[in-house]
Amino acid sequence: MTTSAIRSGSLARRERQKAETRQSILDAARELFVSEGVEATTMRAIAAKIGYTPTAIYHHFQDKDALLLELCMADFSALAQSLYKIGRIEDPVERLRRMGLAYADFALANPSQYRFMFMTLMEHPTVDGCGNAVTPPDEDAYRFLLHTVTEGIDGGHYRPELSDPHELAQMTWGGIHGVISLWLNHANDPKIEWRAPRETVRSLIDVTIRGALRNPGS
Amino acid sequence: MTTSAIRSGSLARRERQKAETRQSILDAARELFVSEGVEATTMRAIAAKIGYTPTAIYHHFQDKDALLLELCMADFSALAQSLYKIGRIEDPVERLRRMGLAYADFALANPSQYRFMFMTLMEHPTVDGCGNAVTPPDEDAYRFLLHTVTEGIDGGHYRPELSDPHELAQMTWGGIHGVISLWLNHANDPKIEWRAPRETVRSLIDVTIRGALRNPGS
DNA sequence: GTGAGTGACTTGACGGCGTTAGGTGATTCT
DNA sequence: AGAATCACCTAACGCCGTCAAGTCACTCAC
Repeated sequence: MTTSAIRSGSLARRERQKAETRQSILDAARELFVSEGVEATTMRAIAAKIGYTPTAIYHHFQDKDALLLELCMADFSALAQSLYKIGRIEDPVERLRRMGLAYADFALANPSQYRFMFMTLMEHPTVDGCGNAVTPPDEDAYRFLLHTVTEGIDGGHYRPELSDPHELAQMTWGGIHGVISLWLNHANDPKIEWRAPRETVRSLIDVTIRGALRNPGS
Repeated sequence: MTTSAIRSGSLARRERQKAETRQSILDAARELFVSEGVEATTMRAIAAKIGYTPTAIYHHFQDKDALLLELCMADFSALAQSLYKIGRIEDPVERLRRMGLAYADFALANPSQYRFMFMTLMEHPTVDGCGNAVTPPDEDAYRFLLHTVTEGIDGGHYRPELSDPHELAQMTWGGIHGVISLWLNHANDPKIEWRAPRETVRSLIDVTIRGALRNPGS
């Protein structure tokens, strides 16, 4: 980027520098947020990490919530992305199984992000600086799950009493989420012999799908 | 309480008064904690509610965490209590189903308590004022679940690959917990058509049990 | 009865938090 | 060269959890 201002106007450079600062704030915030946790990460610590004053952050983000919301939305996109990769599988039941595993893998690979995305109380709707409603793209992932479940229902794969796609989607999503969030929050509890959450999720998916199928294969 | 000191020694009365103050702190804390949330409840607010100074609380509890931990432990007992009532059912599979529903009912009837008990990061082991390890009696409920699951395994009710009681317990617990915690945290999200969590839990239990059984009944 | 002792509770403060009003100074435009 | 912009800083506000030191009603031994 040494040849940055080849022919860009000064104004463009300034905008780019501002964008770089903004990104460095996001990077520092993400790193601290991942390593220290959301609550324990202070605006002062974020600012110190990039050599700025805490108030500088407020020229780029409305407040701490807005900063974390932006990180969160990027994570929602990443999650949706990793689920879309599964989308090419033809059989909606097998696709559901793979989506569940991919979801669990994402959560276990990014536990702090996952905690912030799904394990903190979200007040909807959130509004951005201009007063516009900000809708995190979690709907993308949910709609994708809903689509997969609906295909399975329409294809007659599931038992007749499981005709509500929302209920079926929330069952599967909730089940996986529960195993993972329980483990993330209580894995340190020595009173419980925790099993590896990925294996538990895999078993839960297998059991749930078999129990939901109209004609279980085996 | 006007006839309080009928014949009790002065020392006894003082102890009783201290216990009463302590209990009033617990009551006020519980009420605020339920209505305002854990994070939003301040020591100053708790103290103001009962007409004391914030520092007075520190003569009865080590810190805010200790105060909330005590409330939490009472809730764990209440949960274990409501699960014990199910204990008389003979069939371990049916008992598991009923325990799951009772667990969900408890969580939905006491959402704030549930949030604190299972949806906040717990650092174990916690220590009390004397440096002794405090183990919340959640192990009671978990051991009860484990016992029920083990009975089902030993009785040959479940499929052979589901031979690990811990895994099976964590699957069922996690599944129910997930549906409920997801709903508690995101029910306000207008982008998702949430179904009544109790019905979703019921369906999930039915599906999970059917998928786990060696010989599904229907 | 009285003086010492106890202990529940208060006063006043500390450091840290998120956040803000107002200033500063380099950069950019005219 | 002068004016304007704006990214960033200084200093502070009102919260928070917590604590050291004091107060003072009550209890008890003599």
